Amino acid sequence: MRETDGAKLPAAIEAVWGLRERPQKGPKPGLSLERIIGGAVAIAEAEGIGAVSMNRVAVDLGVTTMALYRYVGSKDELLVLMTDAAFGAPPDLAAEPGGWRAGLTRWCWALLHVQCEHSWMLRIPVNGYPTTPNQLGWLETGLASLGDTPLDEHEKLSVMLTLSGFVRIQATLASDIDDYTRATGTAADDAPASYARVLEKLASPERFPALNAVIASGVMDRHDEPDTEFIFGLERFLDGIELLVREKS
Amino acid sequence: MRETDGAKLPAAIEAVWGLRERPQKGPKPGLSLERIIGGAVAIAEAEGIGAVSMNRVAVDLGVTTMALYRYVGSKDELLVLMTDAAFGAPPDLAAEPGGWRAGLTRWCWALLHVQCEHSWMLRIPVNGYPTTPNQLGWLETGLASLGDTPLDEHEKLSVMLTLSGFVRIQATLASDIDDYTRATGTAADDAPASYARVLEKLASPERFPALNAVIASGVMDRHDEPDTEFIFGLERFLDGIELLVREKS
DNA sequence: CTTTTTAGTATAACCCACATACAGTTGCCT
DNA sequence: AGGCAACTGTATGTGGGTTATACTAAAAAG
Repeated sequence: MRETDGAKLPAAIEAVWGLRERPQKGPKPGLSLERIIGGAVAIAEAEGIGAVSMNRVAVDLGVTTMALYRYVGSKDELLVLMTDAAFGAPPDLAAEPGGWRAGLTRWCWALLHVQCEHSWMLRIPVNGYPTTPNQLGWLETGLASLGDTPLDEHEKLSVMLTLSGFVRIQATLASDIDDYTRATGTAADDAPASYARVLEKLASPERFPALNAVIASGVMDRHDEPDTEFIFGLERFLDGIELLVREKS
Repeated sequence: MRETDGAKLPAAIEAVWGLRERPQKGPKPGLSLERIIGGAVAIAEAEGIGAVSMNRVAVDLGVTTMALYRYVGSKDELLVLMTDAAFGAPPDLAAEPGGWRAGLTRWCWALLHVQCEHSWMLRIPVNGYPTTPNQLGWLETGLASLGDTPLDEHEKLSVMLTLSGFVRIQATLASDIDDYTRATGTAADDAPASYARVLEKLASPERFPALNAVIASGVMDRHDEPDTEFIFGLERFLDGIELLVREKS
């Protein structure tokens, strides 16, 4: 032992950062971390995260289950790497014109799209701080687009964490609706309406007056743009940021 | 069959709403849905959600595993009911003075506290729309505190969904930090600092300039109030709502 | 007293993550 | 050359998980 590593990271995470030297000895590996991640992601895309088991991934790659553990410390580690792979490279916001608000707006939409496209990743619980290249890449571009503002570093970080949380919640909500419609067989557009019918049965007007007012207003029966909620929440939050930016200017 | 039920709900969910008639025949039940939920919650509180298995719950109640399935359709159903039980009754906001903003602030803090107190519920994925009594109760009181505002029903609902999502994310973040410190053995206060050390090693200044600026600023090394982030995000969002409210007045 | 409905049991099928021991392969060092 | 050391993938097994199915015993209804 030469020196302490400070805080230890899982070996596979260091591997995706390219911090891992190739061992010289031993037989040539027929497998690779990339192939494992790719195989696992393929299963998740096709059949959902529930279909991803170590055994299944191994069979698809033509190896035994335990072979995977030469590259990955645990299934949880693999899930983190799958998520990172699915995120992919962040969008290049510098190329686009417009101030910080336009940049962040684009950033949020891009994040929403990625998460909706690969909605299996929303079912993977967040394990803690981000430590993988693409995740940090997204954070980086978001922070960068706040570079011109008078916000201090702490505020910038808070903005990005709150925004990414907001987007994740919205994506999860959309994905839940998707599952719900798939499970009940209702058309996707009518999901809120059929939910409204359920609520009417459960929530008595005496105990739930405000909720009943919402139902009675019919907003859940009208089909509007699916992104209305997202836009509303996003604009409110950005308005709040803009207020602070102006105060500090 | 007499009539269609419209949308079908799991039997156990109807049971907690009190929509279930008692059957007359058969032996007297020694078990009850309440006891099962209570037992499961007790395990989760003491040892985390990972310790909750059908077998474990059954053993604690002195019955066999399969006995639980007379009351609960699946483990997922039980998890939903556990969550509802942990939420408990929503706070009474009408008792407090102040406008909608004070009410929502109190609502958010209360929600944060509940979720941090029973952080195991943050590890249970949200299954879709809320359908349980306490969850709808929280939504109800939140909506009610927006009653005086000129927002339309759709906007009110959007505000509440966004807010509850925001609080959940913040609570999850706090819980993740907790797990992280427990796992690495570092003091709770130094978790962000030790994370900063990891980032310094991974994120090169060339590729991650903005991120490095944050690290270099030392904001992650200073211990500040743990709720700073929460307050910041909350105030920004509420500022955004307030702007809209004034516009519509 | 018989029939019907229900509560809890017993058993087992099937899947899962992962530990451990092993066999075969490759390069390094002497 | 030859042995050592390191490494890759395999084989097998353990202990856990959810839940289907078939059952026994109990209670009420006719």
